[in-house]
Amino acid sequence: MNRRVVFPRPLQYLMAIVEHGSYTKAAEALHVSQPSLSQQIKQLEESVMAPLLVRSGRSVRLTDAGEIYLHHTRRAYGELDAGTRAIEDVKNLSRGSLRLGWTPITDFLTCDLLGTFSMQHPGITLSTLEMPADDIDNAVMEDRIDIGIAFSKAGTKDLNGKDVVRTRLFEETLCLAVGNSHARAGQKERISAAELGKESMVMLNPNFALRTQVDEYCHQHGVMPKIAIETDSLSVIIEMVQFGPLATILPLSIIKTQCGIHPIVPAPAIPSKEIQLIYRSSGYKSPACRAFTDLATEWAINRMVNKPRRKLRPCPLASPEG
Amino acid sequence: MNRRVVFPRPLQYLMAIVEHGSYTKAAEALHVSQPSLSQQIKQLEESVMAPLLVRSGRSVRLTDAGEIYLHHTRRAYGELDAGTRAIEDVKNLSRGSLRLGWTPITDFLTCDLLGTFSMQHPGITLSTLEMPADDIDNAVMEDRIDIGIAFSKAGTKDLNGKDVVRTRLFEETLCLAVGNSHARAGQKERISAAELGKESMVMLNPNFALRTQVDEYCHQHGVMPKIAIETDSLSVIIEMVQFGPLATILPLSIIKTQCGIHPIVPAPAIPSKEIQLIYRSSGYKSPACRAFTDLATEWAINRMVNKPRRKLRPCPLASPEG
DNA sequence: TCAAACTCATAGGTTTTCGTTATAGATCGC
DNA sequence: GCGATCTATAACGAAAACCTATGAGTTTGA
Repeated sequence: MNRRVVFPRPLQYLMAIVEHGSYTKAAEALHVSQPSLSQQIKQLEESVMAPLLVRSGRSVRLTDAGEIYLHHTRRAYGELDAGTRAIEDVKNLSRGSLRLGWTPITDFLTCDLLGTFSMQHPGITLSTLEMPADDIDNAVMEDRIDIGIAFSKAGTKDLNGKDVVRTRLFEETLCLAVGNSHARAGQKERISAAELGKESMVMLNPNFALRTQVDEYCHQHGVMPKIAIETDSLSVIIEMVQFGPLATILPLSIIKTQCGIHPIVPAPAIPSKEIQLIYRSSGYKSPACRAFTDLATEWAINRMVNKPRRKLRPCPLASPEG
Repeated sequence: MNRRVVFPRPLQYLMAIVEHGSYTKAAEALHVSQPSLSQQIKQLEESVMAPLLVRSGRSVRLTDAGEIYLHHTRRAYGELDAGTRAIEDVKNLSRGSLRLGWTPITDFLTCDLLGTFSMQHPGITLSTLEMPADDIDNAVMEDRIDIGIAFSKAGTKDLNGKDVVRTRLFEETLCLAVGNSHARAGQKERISAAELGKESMVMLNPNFALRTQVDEYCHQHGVMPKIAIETDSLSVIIEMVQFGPLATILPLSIIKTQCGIHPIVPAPAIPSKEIQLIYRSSGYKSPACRAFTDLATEWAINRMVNKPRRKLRPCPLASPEG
C-alpha cells in the first residue's frame, strides 16, 4: 500500500482487509488502529449503500457486492498508481511532448537538432509548426508552441517587456547561391553588391525576414535586385537554383548542405543574422522544453566545430548525424 | 461531479478546474470556496511531486505531467463510478453469483428449479457442487456454498444450535422401481415389505441418506434386502433398472420423470422424506441467495399443483419447464 | 464447560484535515 | 495607471479521521 498514491482511505482499507483476511492484521500492516478500519468500512458501506464485507466470527469475507466493488477499486488504484508513475516518466523525459515553431528557413538550419533530440528522447512526441517569423513570438506568448526558432528580429523592439526571451544559437552568413549551369558556377572570388544586382534571382516573399534583410542590403548599396520569381517555399528556390540560371541568397550552411548549388560570398558582406531560440522566460517550462533548450545550446556549439556536413536533399527531420 | 462516488477531493477538483478552465468557476460549480481548490491542488502537486496546472494570468492550463495525470484520474474515476453502479446491479439481481450444494438425488428433484431461477435471473452465475448429504450442513456453515438442498436428516440433532436453518420444500414418497423387462413391470398392486426383500436391487452406497432410510425400513419389517449392486451414481442405477432385471427404491417423482421404469408402491409405505433448503440463519445473505430461497418455496408449492411432468433423461440444468 | 485469547464494534476525546473568510499579489482590459 | 478579475496565503472554525478504552461475540484449549 503506497502512501504516495492519492487514493481514498476507505478503499485502501478495503483492499488491505481483504488481502490480510482480517481487520486486525490489516490495521497492523497499515499502521493504524483497528477501530479506524471498522469506522471507515462502515462509512464506505453506507456510501455505496450495500454491505461489502461479512464479519462471520473467524474470518472476514467479501459479499457479492464487495467482490465486484473490490475489482473496480483495484483497477482504479492501478490507474492512479500508473498516473504517478507516468509523471515520473515525464520528468525522466521518457514521455512528454514538445511543440516547436520555426520558419521555412530555420527548419533547414536546425532539423538536424530536432533529429538529435528525437533520438536522445524517443518518448517525447515532437510536433513542429512552420509559421511566419512574426508569428513565432505571439505563438510562444499565447502558448501555442513551447519553443520557437527564428532569425533575430531587425532591431525593432528587441525585448518589449513581454515574458518571452530570445537566446542566440548561432550566426549565419548570407551568400549568393548559384547552380552548376550558372555562369558563375565555381567562382571563388567575392562578388560586389553592384554585380549582385545584375543577377536574376529567385527569392522569398518580402514578408520573410531573410528577404527584408537582402532588400535592406541592396538598398544600402544602391542596387535594385532583379527578382525573377518570388515564392514562400525554400524547396522551390533551391530547385530553381539547382537546375536553372537563377541565383538566390541563402544562409551559407543551407547552401553547403544542398547538392548542385555553390556559394559566392558578397564583397561587402551581408550583415550576418542570428538564429535564436524563443521561449517563455517566466512560468512553467516542461521537462521536455528545458531539455530541448539545453540540447540546442550544446548543439549550436558543436555545430561551430564540426562545420563540414553531408550534403542533403531538403528534408526536415532527416536521419540525424553530428 | 457526483458526491456519492467515493473519490479523492483533490482529483475531483483537478477535473473540475480543467473542465471549467478556471479555479473560480470550478469552485462555484462544486459549491466550495476558491481557496479550497488552491490548497487542495497545491497539496496534490506536492504529493505527486510535479506541477499539474500552469496559472498564467488569464487561463489555467495543464502541464505535460498534468495532462497525463488527468487522463489516469479520469479513468480511475470512471472505474469507481462503474463500481457503484455494479453494486446496483447486484441488488437488482442483474449480476451476482450463487453457489448451490446438493446431493446426487436432490439434483434430480430440483434441477428444474435451478433452470427456472437461471431463466429469471440470467445475470446470476450459478455454480453447483454435488456433495454427500452430510457435508452440506458443514459446507453451508463454512460458507463454501450459499444454499444446500438435501433430504431431512434422520432425527439426529435436528437443530443443534448452529446458525444453519433448514426449511421444508416438499416431500417425496419412496417406491420400488422396475424396468420394462422386469417381472413386475406394470404391476398396480402395492408390494409388501417381504416381497420387496426378495427383489435383487441396485442401490446407492450406505453413506447416502436415501439408502439408510431403506435399510431402516427393511430392518423394521424384518427383511434383509438383496443388494446386487451398490453405486454412488444415480444415473447408473436408473440405467441398470431401465434395461435389466434389477429393481431399486427411489423417490416417486424421479421414477415418473424417467423413461422405461415404473413405480410400485410398497404396502406399508416407506416413511416419506422431506427435501429441505439449507442456509445460514444469521449473517449476510446475498440478494441472489435471498431470491433463490424465495423462488424455491414458491416453486415447491407449484410443483405440488402441476404434478404431471415430462419424462426426462437424467440431465441436471435441463431446459426449464413448469 | 469455562476461561483465555482473539475478533470486530462502539464511545469519547484528541489530532489532523478541510473549508471558509479576509486579504494580498498579479494580471488583464480600459 | 486604475479598476476588475483571478489565484495564493493566512488565520480561524468545522468536520473528519484517528486513537485509547472498552464491550460483545467467537474460538481455542485445558
